[in-house]
Amino acid sequence: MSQNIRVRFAPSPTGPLHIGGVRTALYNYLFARKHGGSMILRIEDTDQGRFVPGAEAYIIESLAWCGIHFDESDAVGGPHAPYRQSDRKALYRQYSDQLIASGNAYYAFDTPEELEKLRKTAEDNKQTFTYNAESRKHLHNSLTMSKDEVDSLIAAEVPYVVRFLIPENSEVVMDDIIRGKVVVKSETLDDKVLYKSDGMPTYHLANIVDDHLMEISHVIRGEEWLPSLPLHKLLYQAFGWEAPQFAHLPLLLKPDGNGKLSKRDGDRLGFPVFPLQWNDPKSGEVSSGYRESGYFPDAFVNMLALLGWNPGTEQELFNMDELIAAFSLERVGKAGSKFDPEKTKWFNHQYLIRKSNEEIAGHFGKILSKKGFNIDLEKITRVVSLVKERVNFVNELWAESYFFFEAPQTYDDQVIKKRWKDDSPAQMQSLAIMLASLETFDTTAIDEAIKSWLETNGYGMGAVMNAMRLLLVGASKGPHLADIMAVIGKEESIRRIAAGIEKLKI
RNA sequence: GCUCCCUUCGUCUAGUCAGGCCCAGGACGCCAGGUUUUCAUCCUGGUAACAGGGGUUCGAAUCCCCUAGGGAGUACCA
Repeated sequence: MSQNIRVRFAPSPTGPLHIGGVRTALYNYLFARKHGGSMILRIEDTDQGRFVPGAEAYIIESLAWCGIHFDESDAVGGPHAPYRQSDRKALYRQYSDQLIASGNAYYAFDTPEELEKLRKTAEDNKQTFTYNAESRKHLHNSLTMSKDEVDSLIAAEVPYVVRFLIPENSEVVMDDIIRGKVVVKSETLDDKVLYKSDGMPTYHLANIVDDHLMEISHVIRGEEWLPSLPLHKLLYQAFGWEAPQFAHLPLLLKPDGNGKLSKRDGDRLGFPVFPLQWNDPKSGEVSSGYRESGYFPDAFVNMLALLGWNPGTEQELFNMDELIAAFSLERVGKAGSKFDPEKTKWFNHQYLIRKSNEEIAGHFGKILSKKGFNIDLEKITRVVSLVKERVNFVNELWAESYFFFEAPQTYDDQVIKKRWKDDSPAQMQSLAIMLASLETFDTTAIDEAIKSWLETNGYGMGAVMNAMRLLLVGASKGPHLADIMAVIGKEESIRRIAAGIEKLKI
């Protein structure tokens, strides 16, 4: 692999990119970076009927969020511009003509309605209609008509398509980096349309022409394309071009049952299937995204990278540079992977606890502001340091730390029953008086003071601390009590104790 | 239906190319115990798999064959 490595990610802007597509882009990116090659973004919008406004921008934004950037694309330009197939429309015609001239393709005048009817009839007889070596002999095409007939139909502007002529009785031998050698008999293939009656090429033609023109060295794409590989291979042969190397990635499967992960699965099962939230311009439907759900892009990317690929070591946490260094197509598995939302949360947790308290505090501060709290970063940072190990997401921080910012409004009934005894009010009263006398109010000072106070009075640590926790937090949870008190301060601590004693009387 | 691809714990996977180091290792989840003033974290332990059947071999998760199951494709969509 010493030649120039050039890979492309070639999405169709027909909707949002789901995580399977993101993974394909990621593997392309890792492969390109690993080998010092180029990553190209090509927009495959040859289907005029399926264009969805905003989809292209969504794809680019999603990938940028993941840290995947392109060396050549419509936005950044490049030596093979344009990078959008609709902008390259004029280019494909000559290649279609070339194939007709060389006898590798032919004109077909069958209307969609006629073909639909043939398919129906075949289906009724439990068969499948295919446009192939057998059936093309009886259909309306330049193989069955005289040259004059064909010319006059074209002159009369009768709509037609160009179909690829699959060679008879030959074997197509392909080599896939992930799957190895694959052999298919040509008679099982059908004469695919290369050029549509609307003047646009189909995916098959455009893809081969562009990959060749853009000097793509490796085509890394989803397994759903594997059945098209024989056609693509034949197309390269017909043009007399050297084909790139292929790698067909295993599919991402739904967590429950079988089948490939689809857009619908996410909201059905309660996890995002899209990197970013997507608001469908046509249906108005909103699909959740990883970004909006609170996932860190690096955690998301890490999770995705390990879904179908593994380094062969026991390392699980990789930043982008480490992924690039470790990645290889040879270590991509062959079988589809069921997506596991639980492990994805675990990845986010790992990233969250490894990020600095300051960084997390910055994110959490925004949530606090929205709730109307104006807290200085230093305090938030301290709170974060005390609770971040308890959560998977920044947006879960509030539930674990609200008591640092506001006094409890309710007190957990279960805890009251268990921890609030007859002598608790008096004990708490006395404890509050002791705390009020402290000059230094930091964790160590508080701990020491309480310890000696307990000893002097002969109280048990468990009973006292749990009752106090009830007053300060309102529930049986949270970090070390002295830490909480140190953060909220002496006055607030004493105030909460007094208020709690009052409220629990009733 | 036809073509192609795939098959190790519930899930992600190591091991398969170069058969013995694997009565199968790691991670997530789950369960139990420990630490702890609470909850959580954390620590320790446990649970659980070579799809089935034939062969080849002294020896097979690994090689060969068959069966079963799953998936993808089968458009003037990509």
